[in-house]
This record gives sequence, C-alpha cells and structure tokens, in this order.
Amino acid sequence: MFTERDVYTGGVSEPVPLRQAQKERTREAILAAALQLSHDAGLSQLSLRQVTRAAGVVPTAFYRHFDSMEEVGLALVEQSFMTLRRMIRDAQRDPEVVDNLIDASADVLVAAVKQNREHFAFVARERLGGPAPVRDAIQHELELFISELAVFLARVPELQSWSSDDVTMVAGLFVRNMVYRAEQVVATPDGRPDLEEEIKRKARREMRMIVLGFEKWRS
Amino acid sequence: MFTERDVYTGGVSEPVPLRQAQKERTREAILAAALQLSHDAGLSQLSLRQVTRAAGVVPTAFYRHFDSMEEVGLALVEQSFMTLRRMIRDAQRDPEVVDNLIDASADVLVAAVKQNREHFAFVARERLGGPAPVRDAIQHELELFISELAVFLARVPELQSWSSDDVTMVAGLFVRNMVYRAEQVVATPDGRPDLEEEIKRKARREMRMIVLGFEKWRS
DNA sequence: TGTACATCAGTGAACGCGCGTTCACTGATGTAC
DNA sequence: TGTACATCAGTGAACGCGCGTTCACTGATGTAC
Repeated sequence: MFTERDVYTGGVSEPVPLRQAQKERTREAILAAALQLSHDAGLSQLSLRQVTRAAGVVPTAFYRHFDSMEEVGLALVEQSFMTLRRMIRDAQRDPEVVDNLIDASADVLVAAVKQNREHFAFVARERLGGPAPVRDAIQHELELFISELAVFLARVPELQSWSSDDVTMVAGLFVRNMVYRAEQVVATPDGRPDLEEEIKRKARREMRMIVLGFEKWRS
Repeated sequence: MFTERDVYTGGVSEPVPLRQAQKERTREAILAAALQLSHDAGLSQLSLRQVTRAAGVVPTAFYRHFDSMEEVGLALVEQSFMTLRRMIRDAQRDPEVVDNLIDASADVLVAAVKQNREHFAFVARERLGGPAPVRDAIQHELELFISELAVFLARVPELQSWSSDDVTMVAGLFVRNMVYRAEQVVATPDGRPDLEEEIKRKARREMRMIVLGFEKWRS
C-alpha cells in the first residue's frame, strides 16, 4: 500500500498508483472544506452535504473516506497539532529563542498563528465547543504539548534547579497564555500589524511576569 | 406592565396578572431547557423543537417569547453574568477575601462554580464555540468583568501605587485563571472533593505566583 | 505489447425524518360597564 | 356582583426543505497472463 505522502518522504521515488493519489486528493479536499466551513459556525453545525458540496464531490463519496463528521474532526485535530509540533520544534532549533526565550517566543507564536490561522482557530473553537470526542482529543494533545514544552524548558540553564512540578506549571501557564493570545490573533483582521504588535507586547509582558514570579518563588 | 420579578422585588406586593406570571414561567422553562440541553452539544446545535419539547410547550409557542434561538442564547449570557456579578459582589463584602485575597478567592471560585455549574459551563462553551452574537456578548461581559475586578483590586492597600494598566493586567490574568479553572471544575464529576481541592491548590499557586511576579516587577 | 477481467472512487436516484415557520384556532384571563 | 366583549399564551395541522444514509451503477485504473 502507498499513500500520497510516499511521494514526498519515500526517498527513492516509488510509483504512486494514480487511483490512490486521487483518493488522497479528495480526502484532503474534504478536510480543507470542513476546516474552512467550520470557521463560521463550528464543526458540529456542519452537514455532510455542505462539506462534500464545497469539496466538489457527491455526498455519498464522503463514505469512501470517513464514517462520520466526527472522524473528520479528529483528523483535523491531528493536522492542527502536527502544525503546532513543527512550530515548537523549529523554535527549539532557533538560537534566538534559546537566548531570549520570552521575546522571541512571542514573535514565533504570532508568526505561527498567522501562517496557520485556520488550524489555530479550529483548536480554540472546538476545544470546548466541539463534539465530545474532538474536545477530548484536543485536551489530550494540549497536555502532551505542555509536557513537551516542559522537557524543553527543563534544559534551559536557569531552570536546572527547579522541581519538575514547577517546570510543568510554568509550561502550563505559557501554553495557556499562548492559546489565549492565539484566540486573539485569530480574531484580528488581516491588515492590522499594530494590533498584532499590541498582542505580542501583552504576551511578552505576561510571560516575563510569570518568569519573574517564579524567580521570586524560588528565592 | 408587571413581570414576575415584581413579585419578589416590588416591595409592596403588587398584584401580578396571572396571565403574565404564567408567560414568565414558560419563558423560564424555555431558558432552563435550552441551558440544560446545550450542555451536550452546544447552543448552536439545539433545535427549537427539542427545546420546546423539553419545556413542555408546543413548538409554535416559542415565538411568543423569542424570535430565534440566538435570542435565547443572549438571554442565557445575561443570566450567567448576573450570577458572576453576584459572586464578585458577595466576595468583596467578605472580610476574609479582602484579608487573604488569593486563598479565599480560590475557595469562592470553586464554590460559585459548583453552585452554578450550568451557567459557567455555558459561558466556557459558548465563549468561542457559540453563534457569533453570543460569542460577542460573552467577550464584552468578560471585559466588563475584568474592569470591575480591576476597580476592586485598585482599592487593595498594597496595590495603591500601581499604574492602572498594571492593575488591569493582573485582573486579566486572574479572570483568565478563573475561566480556566472554572472549565476544569465543570469537567469534574460531582462526588470528587479531592479533584476540586487539587484545582483550588493549583489556582492558588498560580495566583500567588502572579502576585509575586508583580511585586518583583515593581521593585 | 495486447487482451480480458477485477477493483473501487465517485455517481445519482430514492427514502424517510426532523426541522423552522405559517396560519387559523381555542379558551382561560382580563376589562368595561 | 354579573354580563358581554377583548386580549393573547398556547394549540395543532400543514408546508416545503435539507439532511444522513441505502443502493445499484459506471467507468477509469490496476492486474494477470
């Protein structure tokens, strides 16, 4: 069995059966349509017919790819967090972020949200407003994400002496601040760099204050 | 014109026309049904017929009270924030809260959420997941609420010297912490005081850390 | 390479269902005298 | 107090609509020889 992904990651270019490549393209079209349409009224408001209409296939074609809209939601959660993970991985490689954790990560956050507006909006919206299995999947991914951030933070020299509980708490506060700011960036109209700067400024201020509180906490 | 509310608040007991009292009772039944049913799948998933069925009236009776489910949502936002406002008003009168802002307000928060589970769950869910006018109303009320908390904090002796920007930022962090903890309490099963204590403990720890950060910030 | 058959992603007709909304109505409550 | 009329919250039938799902199908792609 081959998937379209094999075209890009398979190393020696394996021949991809046309049929399968086309199937993958339709699957992606359904996911993209669901992501875009859910922006207006939420995933659980979306009808199968609306989504397939926007994806350019007939309603019954849906069942070749998913059993229900809920399954579409879970696939979108996975997509969204792949984006988030790539973001944090890139940030960890960036020496500027390591040197200047707070200022740089505020920049990274705003840039990442701008580039992946729809995925961030999806996570923010469905985290509490979505169907139960989607909500649960998002909460689980966010907890994983906090743990990953905690592992990264634990390597920062200044935090070497902290307990892992404290590092996890700071990671939690950072992620919550991030989710909150992401909600704001998503709500921001496109051509307003001034509003984005304001959000970055507030995010920086709060993260700096959290770090200060922790320093005092330890002393 | 009289409303049912006059029965309780009108002082000298005005005679309330029976017809109007009954109408108010039906209106409340519709609101209560919508609040309870929206818990499963969100307000925007709710059908007029489901709600009126649960409220014990025929679908067409709905239109004697509301033009649309959206209007029901706005009425529920109003109800929910009346609850929140009462909470903060009572807390301000409580000398223990003034003396020991952080620990006591964590207790007040958990107690208030427990007593008003459905309203808190509604706000948390619909803040980002609801229909656009409901989302906007909730954001607006939350901003008002932050301002009111800032006014209260500004009177605390230790914060007298702070700039109003800084006080508002602390109020924002507190309210955000509150909303987040409220989400958690709502997700907590009823007979688990241990989990509730854990949430209170974390809320206290974070609020204390925020205050410490601010003290250091100022120095 | 060419042919005959198998696979299967996408089609299109059909279904029963719950929906929001309209409308003319009923009968208890309220008002005027 | 009693009577005749007005009001209006709630009723019940009816409508057209979009929905999810079923099913037998088609025809391009894939496979065996």
